[in-house]
Amino acid sequence: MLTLKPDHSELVVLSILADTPSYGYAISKAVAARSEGHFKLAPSNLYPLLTRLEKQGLVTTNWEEVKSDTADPDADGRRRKWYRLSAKGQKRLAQHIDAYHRARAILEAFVTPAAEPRA
Amino acid sequence: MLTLKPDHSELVVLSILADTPSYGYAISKAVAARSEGHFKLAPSNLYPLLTRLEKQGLVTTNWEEVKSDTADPDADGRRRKWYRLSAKGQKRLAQHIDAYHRARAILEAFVTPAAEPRA
DNA sequence: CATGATATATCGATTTCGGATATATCGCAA
DNA sequence: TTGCGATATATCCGAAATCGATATATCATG
Repeated sequence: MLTLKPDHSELVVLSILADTPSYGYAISKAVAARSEGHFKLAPSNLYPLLTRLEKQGLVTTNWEEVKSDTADPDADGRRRKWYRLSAKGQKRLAQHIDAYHRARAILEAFVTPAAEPRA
Repeated sequence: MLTLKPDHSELVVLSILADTPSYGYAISKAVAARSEGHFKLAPSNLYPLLTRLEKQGLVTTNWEEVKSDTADPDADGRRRKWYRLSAKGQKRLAQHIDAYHRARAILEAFVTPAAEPRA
């Protein structure tokens, strides 16, 4: 039995991370860019999702300090939490893509206005 | 801004009703049939959904007694609640189909493994 | 007479979604 | 220099959808 409502946000984030490691804010921008502005991942959706991905071992993470040109060496710069797709995450992404394709095939029967043969 | 997670159940039910008026149990069977058994609409999903559709004026309803060949004239037969797509429901269905097509177009950029031009 | 199919419906737990809010830094322009 | 928008991460909460389980009752078949 297929779930016809896959977690699109998870698919989308994993897809972004499949290209290159990234961090939250950049991910949200990449999603907006790749969808040509049609899909927006709000912080309230993105960060809990990223935490879930981390807990499930689909991504690995590490913190990085953002260096500023004029920054005082002692100053705490902004921190970025980087996310990298794990092997497990790659498998999950493949599963998402497969599930999407199958769901799409099924839904075609419902979005095509009643042109099926009268068997 | 598109919602990338359209209510597939609603689209599916409206799509079934676009063909012909029907009732709950028959709708769930029709969904299973048209999806070749891949999509199952459980009663706990279907009936609250139908109630919502009715409240929103997307469908009109009426009860019908199911006559049995051997039934005592006084016996209460099973009751069917028929649902018919309203003009408003037809518009909603068209909106769902349009939203689905647009969401599908957007998601293509995410399910295609990183083969985009390096602009 | 018992079982499975027909037929409708609610309950509660879980998950998801979206808006609002919170904190803090950096870059730029008035 | 001051304030504003962008960068950056994160939580809270209310609304909505989903799912499993349960409930009731009739009909058809063996």
